[in-house]
Amino acid sequence: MNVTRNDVARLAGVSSATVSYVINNGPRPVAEHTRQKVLRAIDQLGYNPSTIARSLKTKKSTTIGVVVSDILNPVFSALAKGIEDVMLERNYNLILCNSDENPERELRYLRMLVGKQVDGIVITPTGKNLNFLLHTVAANNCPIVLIDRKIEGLPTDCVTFDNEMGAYQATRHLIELGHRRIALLNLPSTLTPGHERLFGYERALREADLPRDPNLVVEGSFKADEAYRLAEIILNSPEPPTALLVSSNRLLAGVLNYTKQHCIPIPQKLALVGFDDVPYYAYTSPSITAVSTDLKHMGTVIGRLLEQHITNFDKDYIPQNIRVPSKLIVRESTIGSPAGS
Amino acid sequence: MNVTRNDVARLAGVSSATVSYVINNGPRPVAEHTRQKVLRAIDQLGYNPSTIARSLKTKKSTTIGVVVSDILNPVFSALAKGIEDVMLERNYNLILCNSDENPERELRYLRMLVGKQVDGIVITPTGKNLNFLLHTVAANNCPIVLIDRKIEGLPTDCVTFDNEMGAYQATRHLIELGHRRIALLNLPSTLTPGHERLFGYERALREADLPRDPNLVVEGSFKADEAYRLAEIILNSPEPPTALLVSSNRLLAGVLNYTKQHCIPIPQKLALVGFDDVPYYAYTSPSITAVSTDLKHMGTVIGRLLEQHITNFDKDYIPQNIRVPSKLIVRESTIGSPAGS
DNA sequence: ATGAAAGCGCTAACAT
DNA sequence: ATGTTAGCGCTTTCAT
Repeated sequence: MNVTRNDVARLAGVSSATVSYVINNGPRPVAEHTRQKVLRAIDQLGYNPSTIARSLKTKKSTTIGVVVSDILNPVFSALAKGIEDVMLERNYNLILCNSDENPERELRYLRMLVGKQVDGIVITPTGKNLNFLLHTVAANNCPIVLIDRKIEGLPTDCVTFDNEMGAYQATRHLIELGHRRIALLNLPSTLTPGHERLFGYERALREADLPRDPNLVVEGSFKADEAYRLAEIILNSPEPPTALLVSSNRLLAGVLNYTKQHCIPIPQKLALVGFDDVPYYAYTSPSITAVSTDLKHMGTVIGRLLEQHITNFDKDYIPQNIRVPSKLIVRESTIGSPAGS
Repeated sequence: MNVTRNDVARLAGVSSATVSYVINNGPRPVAEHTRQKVLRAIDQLGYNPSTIARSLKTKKSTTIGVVVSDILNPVFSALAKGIEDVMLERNYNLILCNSDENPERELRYLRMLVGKQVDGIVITPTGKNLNFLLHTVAANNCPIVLIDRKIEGLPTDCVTFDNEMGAYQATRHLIELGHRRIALLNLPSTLTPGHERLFGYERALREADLPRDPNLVVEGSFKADEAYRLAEIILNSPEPPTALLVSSNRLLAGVLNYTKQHCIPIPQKLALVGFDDVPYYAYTSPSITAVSTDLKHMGTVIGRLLEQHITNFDKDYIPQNIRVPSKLIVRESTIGSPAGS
């Protein structure tokens, strides 16, 4: 920027302080006549205030950092959109970072964000870098909202899916359809979503007095190609399941690849329930029954929580745990296609 | 941040300048012994340099702004990922902004980005705010890379899909399959991608001596629900087409909804070709034939172009126009399902 | 109602 | 090889 506030002051024939008060609408009143002069000068010079200089002074950057584990996952795009919608009203920007589930990359980004003096951080934590996160909250008055994964020992807000309930509902749905052998292709159970979904699944089985067959529970990573192999293993076992619950849209992609290539009719031979309802689930053939969450709304919740936390940061703030409910959307992959294809 | 560079200097028993030279690895050499002392002090205090203060001094923010028209569109997520991968190596951050195809929102974001002194901007322009964009390039030494849409009169780099060729290939493919009545559900032809695709489509028809029936070309916006209605109109016309070329993944979503609800067999009754190859095209039933571009690579190209432009900004730089080639991926929606379903 | 000036944390030119 | 210091553009306290 070449035009500075001093240029504006000079042109308007006022002091630079007055220009500030005009721009910020305070904290000191400015005579209407003076105001007009200043505004005209700003306009004439095409002046844009330097947020950087302001931030240096105020220690606020009106920027928040969002660190997600996979920017390509539509779940995170949808959340980011929700967060952005809330933040734009307050003139905040989002710095979007993609940790790729890599703790080193995560740490690097966190350092960058702190250096940029972000006013808050939203993160799907890898689970590492706890020290840094703790230190950040304590030392920098930089509120943090965890999404998707709760981490013990971090006194921060946390917004999660109701994983246990989601898995429970999905499993019950399959049981009610008469399935006896229901498999679960799960996320790593080292992370909260993974083990919560496992719990929900097991609870539904237990309540229905169905045996818990360890061969029916398989854990994958986040990669679709791994899901392909795991689907192969599950479906070729001596006693294959008649239904499969798949714990993420990425894993489901791998499973669909497999069932498609091997012409496994869905739901006749295998009923399928997905998690992370994403748009295309609705218009594929068959369409996919899924545990669905209103992601944009969840993003809004996250944004609001963070914003509120930023504006009144308080030493004895009590971290909140918000569980966003999910509901089962029943489609053709479990109840058969009314349309055929 | 509470710990400043002065605290570090004091603890290490050196001047603050020396701390700078250690942190930045120059521009002045520092004795190894001193270096170690400084590094130890940094570590001990948990010091993080303030990027904000540095930016104020250097006029560089090591941040770029990315303004896309729809963050929920996987095309843009993929591009953003490619850009980010390039920028991370140079320690740049991405501020991601979602204009939602709204010129006012776009302008607001552009102002914010300039205020934050971003070092460069990547944008899918709405087509408005030309003055601001021009002014920004000229006045702020802030290079701009346009993506997807070329704007006349803006002397900036521009990276686009090879829309004409893509549409041409797709249309040819359908012609070779024997289709005579091929419809085009297009983006607004006021934007470059729209009219280039129209050109490609028309060229293929012309070369095959097929008549150009205006009823077969329909323009939509970007919304899936509008596409649903348009699909209805096209397919219920007196002489319905036997093949349909759909100009974006969002529009295709609407079309698939329609064909699904009305049990229109694909490709038997209607052959379908999409644009913007996105992952799910491959594993739906039927899978979708599409004009495909390597988006991550395209993101890399964009990132590199911008980065190079940032590091040697030059008054007589000649803006580059890069056209990223696309290729047709033939799947079941045009050639029939080998797998059935 | 307005002006003058200190200072935010850093970089780099000018010192030694 | 290292220290000193001006100044980036802003906000805000202290003046008037």
